[in-house]
Amino acid sequence: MPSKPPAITMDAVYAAPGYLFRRMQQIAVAIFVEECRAFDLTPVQYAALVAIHTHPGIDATRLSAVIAFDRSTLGNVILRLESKALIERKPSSEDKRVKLLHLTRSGAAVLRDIMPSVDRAQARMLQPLKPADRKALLALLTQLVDLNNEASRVPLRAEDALEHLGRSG
Amino acid sequence: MPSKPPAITMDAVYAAPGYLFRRMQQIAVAIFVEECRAFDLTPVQYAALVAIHTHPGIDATRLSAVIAFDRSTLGNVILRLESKALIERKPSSEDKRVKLLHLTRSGAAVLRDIMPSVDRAQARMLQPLKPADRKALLALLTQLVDLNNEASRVPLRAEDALEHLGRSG
DNA sequence: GCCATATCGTAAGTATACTGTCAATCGAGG
DNA sequence: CCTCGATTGACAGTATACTTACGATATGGC
Repeated sequence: MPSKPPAITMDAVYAAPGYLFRRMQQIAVAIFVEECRAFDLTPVQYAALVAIHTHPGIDATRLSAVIAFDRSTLGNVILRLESKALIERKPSSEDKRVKLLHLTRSGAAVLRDIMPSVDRAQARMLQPLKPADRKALLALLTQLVDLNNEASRVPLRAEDALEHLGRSG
Repeated sequence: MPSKPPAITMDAVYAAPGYLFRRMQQIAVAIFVEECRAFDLTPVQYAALVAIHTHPGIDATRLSAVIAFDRSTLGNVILRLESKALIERKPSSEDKRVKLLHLTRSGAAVLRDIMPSVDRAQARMLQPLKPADRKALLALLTQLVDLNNEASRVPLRAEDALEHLGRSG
């Protein structure tokens, strides 16, 4: 006799990895925004600032690879950071297509000052778990993200992978 | 002497839970969309369909609590599902503010047919891990999402919590 | 029956996140 | 030198995801 299809229940949704990842991401953003409210920076904007700080004179395309965010999305992020005067865009003298990104003095100050709030936010996300479980979850997640890198629409290409493409900025 | 502040590096970003949650969510969505391309359904739209299937005649506000999605966001999701003729909205005879949600015949068929693709997508997300690690990650994540429920902007209020509010649909 | 309060759907505004496409520009081969 | 293919930034379009607000409606206290 034919096996009957499994019942469609919410429990199946609640237990699905994709659903849990989504919920956790929403929680993480909520916590980040709450802790960093005073700085008016979103998680993505913060990551972009760090990357520009680490790679002064990087261009938008490379920045998108370094933080694994979509290039089009990043365009708007850069626009907002620029309108808040946290970064500057200067045309490259070597390649007229490229606009090089640098932190402004104000951007560097914000980045320096926001660090404690960011650390507090990151800690709060894992707070409910026992310390050993936090380590275990982080290790598994790091592993999984790395192994799934190519499944992402915008795979991470860390600094190393970009060096051979480097143009002097 | 004063301790100097830790260097600001991308490695700190890459290791931050918030960054990993975001990356994993992006990967999960990419895999879901790829596996379910034939059905033209996003993860959120799928979750909404399941919830409406499980709770025929639910209203938008309650639906948002059952799947823990923002009410305003859900408004647009419902609009798209309706324009694809997967669900119907009917005014309640008891409360003129409320519009009750039901699957159409077509919506029920899509939900039935998409299940294998959804299962494949969910499996693919964890595929790179060893089976024991998959279980461990899911368990930790389930625990963390549950314990952080109230930190979310839209905490999950599962079916049970809604029953005492129930109005006959 | 009236009024303060709450709820429902909806909308405007902001911010990711992705798909395409396009013009300008660059680099390489012939 | 010139054309071809690739790259860069920009834009339009779709879909979450959240905030605040507002009108219509319900409800509880009186």
